[in-house]
Amino acid sequence: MSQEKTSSKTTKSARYHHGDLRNALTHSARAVLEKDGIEKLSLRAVARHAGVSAAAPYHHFKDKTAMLVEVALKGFELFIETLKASEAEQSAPAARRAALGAGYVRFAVENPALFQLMFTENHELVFVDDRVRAISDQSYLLIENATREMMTRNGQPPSPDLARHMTAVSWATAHGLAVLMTSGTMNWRDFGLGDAHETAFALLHMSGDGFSACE
Amino acid sequence: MSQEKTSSKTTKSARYHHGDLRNALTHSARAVLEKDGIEKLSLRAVARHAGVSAAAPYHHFKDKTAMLVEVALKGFELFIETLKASEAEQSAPAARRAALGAGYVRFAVENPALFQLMFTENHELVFVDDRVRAISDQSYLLIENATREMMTRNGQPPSPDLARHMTAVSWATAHGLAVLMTSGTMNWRDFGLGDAHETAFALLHMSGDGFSACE
DNA sequence: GGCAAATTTGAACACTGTCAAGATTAATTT
DNA sequence: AAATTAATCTTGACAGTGTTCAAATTTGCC
Repeated sequence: MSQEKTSSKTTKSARYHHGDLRNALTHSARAVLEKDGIEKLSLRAVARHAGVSAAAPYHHFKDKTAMLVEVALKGFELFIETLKASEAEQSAPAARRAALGAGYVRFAVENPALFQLMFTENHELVFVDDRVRAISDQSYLLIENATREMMTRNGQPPSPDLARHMTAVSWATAHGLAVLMTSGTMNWRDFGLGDAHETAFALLHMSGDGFSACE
Repeated sequence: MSQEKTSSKTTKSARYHHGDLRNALTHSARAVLEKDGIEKLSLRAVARHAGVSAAAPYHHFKDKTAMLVEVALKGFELFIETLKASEAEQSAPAARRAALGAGYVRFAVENPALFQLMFTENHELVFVDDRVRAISDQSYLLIENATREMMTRNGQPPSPDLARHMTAVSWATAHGLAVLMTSGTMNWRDFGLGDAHETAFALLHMSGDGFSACE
């Protein structure tokens, strides 16, 4: 039906057994996701985009979810890169924690559909595959470290319990900002704090200072 | 939460004009939502539950989304009630703000599918219907007031800008906790702070004190 | 070359949201 | 009261989805 312009990637894909369909499918899924959003991301649409029949993916993935897990895993790698890069822009502990959260928001803003797939997709993916849980834990550790270092006073780190509790707060605030800002629910543009990244940084920095303005 | 009139339950549909189908449908939607979760909430399943054909709802709602808007509106009413009740359990401003956020989490824990429908449902509902936006703003004002009163020192309220910024933080933290705790992503049970409501209260109270532990 | 294993396909099934035409009932007018 | 109009509900259909399965292809291996 459709044309077979196999100039997509590897040269050995001139055969019509499509050498590397598994990879091609995750790439197509990513493409469909960015172009049409998560609600249009159907298995059939992905197969169509890869120029293959609707049943073909089932020889490489158990079901649709297993395929999305692969996309989510790639997403988490990019997510962690973004977090690290954003955190590295600052040096002071408090600023590093705020920057980490701002990176959280930046990723969500720059890859809204992917973010949705990774987090708000009925939390299916995390439970279905241990690798997702593992790499998700990895990003959690970034937040925990940044929070702990921020709380360290005079070389004294906080108690493990307090560190975990505050990490939960850091995580929840960053995640909440990411969700509410990307979904259009929060009118953050009225804040006069710049773009999404800058706004998140400013807000997280304030929240680190606490509401008491104790300085 | 059972219906009052139109008590044609066990026997098949006696009347063929079902007096009050519009209301029956939103109630059925709520029932299906709580029993089978949001992914099984199809228009046809709701019609089935109401004992009516698949096309019948279209005489009362423009489409599936319009029907879910009605359910979401009822959800927001309950949401606001829960917020107010939880806030009223405390008297000190800082505690009231934390309790408000804890109510946010309590609602999400007690009505996970409804919460999902109201917030993470592709933010469609908020944009499709102004009433959803209006009642959503109403809950925002609760958070803003609680945050402002918490920030008031010596009778001096904070600047409007600062109040809005901190409200965003309060909202984001509560929302993030609600999402992460109900989705099973955050291991809050390891915190040793009690049930979900108590855990949220404790975390929000800490976050109000700030990370600097400045007292 | 021949053969078995790995891919890919087409057709089918049970779903979904939605719509157009009739059938049926309630409301309104005469 | 009857007749006509408006509102409601059903049937049947269309396009789309995830998934399975037997058949058709292509590959790698002997």
